[in-house]
Amino acid sequence: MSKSGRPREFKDTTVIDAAMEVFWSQGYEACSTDDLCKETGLGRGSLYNAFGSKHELYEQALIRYHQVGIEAQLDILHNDAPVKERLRELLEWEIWKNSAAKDRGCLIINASAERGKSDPAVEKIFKQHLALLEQAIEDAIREGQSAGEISRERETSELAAMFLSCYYGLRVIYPGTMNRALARRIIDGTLAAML
Amino acid sequence: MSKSGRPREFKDTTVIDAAMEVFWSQGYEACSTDDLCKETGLGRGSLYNAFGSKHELYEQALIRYHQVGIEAQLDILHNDAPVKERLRELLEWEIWKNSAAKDRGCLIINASAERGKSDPAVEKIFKQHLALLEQAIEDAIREGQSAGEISRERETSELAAMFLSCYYGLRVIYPGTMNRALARRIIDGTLAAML
DNA sequence: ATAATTTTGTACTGTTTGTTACAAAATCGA
DNA sequence: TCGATTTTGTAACAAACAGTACAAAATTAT
Repeated sequence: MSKSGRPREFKDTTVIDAAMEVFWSQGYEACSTDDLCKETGLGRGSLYNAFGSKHELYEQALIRYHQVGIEAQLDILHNDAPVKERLRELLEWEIWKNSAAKDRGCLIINASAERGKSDPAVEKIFKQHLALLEQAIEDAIREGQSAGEISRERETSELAAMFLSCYYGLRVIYPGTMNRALARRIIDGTLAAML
Repeated sequence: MSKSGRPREFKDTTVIDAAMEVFWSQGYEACSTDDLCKETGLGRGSLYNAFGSKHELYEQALIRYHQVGIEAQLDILHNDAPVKERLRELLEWEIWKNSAAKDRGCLIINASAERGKSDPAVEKIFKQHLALLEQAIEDAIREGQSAGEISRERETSELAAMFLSCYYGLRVIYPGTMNRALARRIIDGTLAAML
């Protein structure tokens, strides 16, 4: 393993996190490589040497956002609280808790809306994120049905799909309006719909 | 009223429709004024003389999309079919019927995701569109409750909020994945949730 | 006809874009 | 200490950007 050469003056993950913030706040097209240099603290030389291009850095930022986010959401869904409380916590997570997210929405959803049709990397991450979430929600709901917390008369996969869609809708509607009362109604209405 | 001068060689609405297509397919930042000239058929002179700036044309396109879209959706909700069928039709509208929309999603949602935090015009239209839709959905659900089609035990506004969120979620998830089976589950699950 | 007015097409403006070139700086193995 | 190797900062790049200037063209009113 080669070891020579001048050592890097930064940690990759900190730079990716900083870049993530920029893409999250401005979107892909609206942010310039200058913005990225300023916010990451790197010069153009370092940035291009380490990441290759604006788009590759974008991909890394999306992947990191996906990984961190999925872990947090699965943690909530794998709680030991009653299933319905876990589901409520999930709905409330990005809205009240995660102050980084609440007014800018979900980076992956934003990315899909801005570039989903033309950027295969975005499409892939969006699908992956969604599929993992759907599976975990379905598992939780099945558990809730077994425990008698959630209606047994409706199909698990249908309940999961409905909940997932409400969740994604909320993550578009709340950042778009910042209407807390509406968000409250959505959350309560969604949970009530599980019986 | 003044009437002199060389007459315009285009109809405003046709140009706005063409511009709408461009913004819809590419997003605001990703499309150039050159793209707009090409797709509308106007030269730069005409375009800037008639619309002032890229952003003003964008606003007009959003407003037009909003008006046309709201009308179509309210038409569905004011049907004479049973309420549940109207709601199903609404959910299915952009997904199966409206071939212009199905793979690129809703322009207003996309605009909100791309520019909602930094563009007051986008924010305003998003809120307006959503509020009109929410009201119409709530009215329809109340009607359904009176007719005994929809559960009377749940609050109308909560049911409406839940439905609205499912609807918006679907309009993000389907274009992002093009997964028909999942869309089917979301639609069926959402309608089943109204009892 | 001609003056007034508006639209149209084209050439042009100064910036900003993403990316590259490259020399100086900092490390390692010899 | 001396190459070898990698990172860093700066300068530069052509292309693309949104917007403007302006003269030619097309109309109406007189």
